[in-house]
Amino acid sequence: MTLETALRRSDHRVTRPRQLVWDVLHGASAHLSAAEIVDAVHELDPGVNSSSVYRTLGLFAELNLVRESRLGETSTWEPAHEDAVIHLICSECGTTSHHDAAVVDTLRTQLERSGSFEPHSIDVTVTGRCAHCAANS
Amino acid sequence: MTLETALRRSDHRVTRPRQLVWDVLHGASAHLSAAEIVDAVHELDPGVNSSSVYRTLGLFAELNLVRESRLGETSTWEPAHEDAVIHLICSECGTTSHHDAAVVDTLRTQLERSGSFEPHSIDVTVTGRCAHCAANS
DNA sequence: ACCACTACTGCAAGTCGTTCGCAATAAAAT
DNA sequence: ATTTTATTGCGAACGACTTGCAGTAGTGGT
Repeated sequence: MTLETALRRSDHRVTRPRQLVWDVLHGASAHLSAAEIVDAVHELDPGVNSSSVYRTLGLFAELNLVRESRLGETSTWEPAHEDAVIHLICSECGTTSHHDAAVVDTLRTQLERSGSFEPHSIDVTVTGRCAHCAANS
Repeated sequence: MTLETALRRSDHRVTRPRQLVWDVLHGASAHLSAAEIVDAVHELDPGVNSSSVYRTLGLFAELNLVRESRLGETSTWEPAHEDAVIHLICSECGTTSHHDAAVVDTLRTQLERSGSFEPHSIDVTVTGRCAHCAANS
């Protein structure tokens, strides 16, 4: 889906800050912190104010265009994705990566069957050491 | 383990703020936010400064006496526990509860075998609706 | 029980990331 | 083009947490 259709559908205007934030998020390989997004946007256009970036992230989150994860020290943002996903955070180099795992679905089913809790979103965060850092030590 | 032995062992002093924070954490049923801990401590002794509470939480975390979880909007604190545990956050009433599940161990084993990531801590957060709120609606 | 040492505290000021109010600007409907 | 009003940039405000510092109070030695 393009940004334009997503915004138009929800009766919002397509503006420069919103386009830039969208581009930055989709151009990034990893999760980005708010500060990183602000910096990246400023590299494309220093004239965009950081409060607009914050407002944009808030709007995108409301529209489910992005996903905010409060994982490590700071919260990070990434384009929305439906899939059950496990976040792997390397405590040495700080990068966050994804990992698919059926475990998440298993857990969801277990909880649903148990009747004690109706699961909505499931977030699995693993801290540890990535293969890259493990190799360089 | 008592607070006293834990502190003495690591060459720290047993002081009033530390005792009160410890008491509050162990007296609480749920996870507490920093602000809630400050309030609870103030109820026991209004003279304790909030910066001492923050310093104490930091120290306890270093000594692995407490565990900080960055789950929902704010980070919460609870006495340290070894067990693999799943956090269930009810988005209606806001309470956080624990849920044991073998899934966590399964995941750990899977990751270890895969060789792509050395897991350290695993955090599973489920948002949804608790049985209590589901019943009252 | 007292003293000496210094870790720890309370206080107030400072920092940092994020939000807010408002006048100016620029999407988009007519 | 013109009008409407959502959105912006700006700066001030905010809240949570941290820090520097002088005074206080644990703790180990006597």
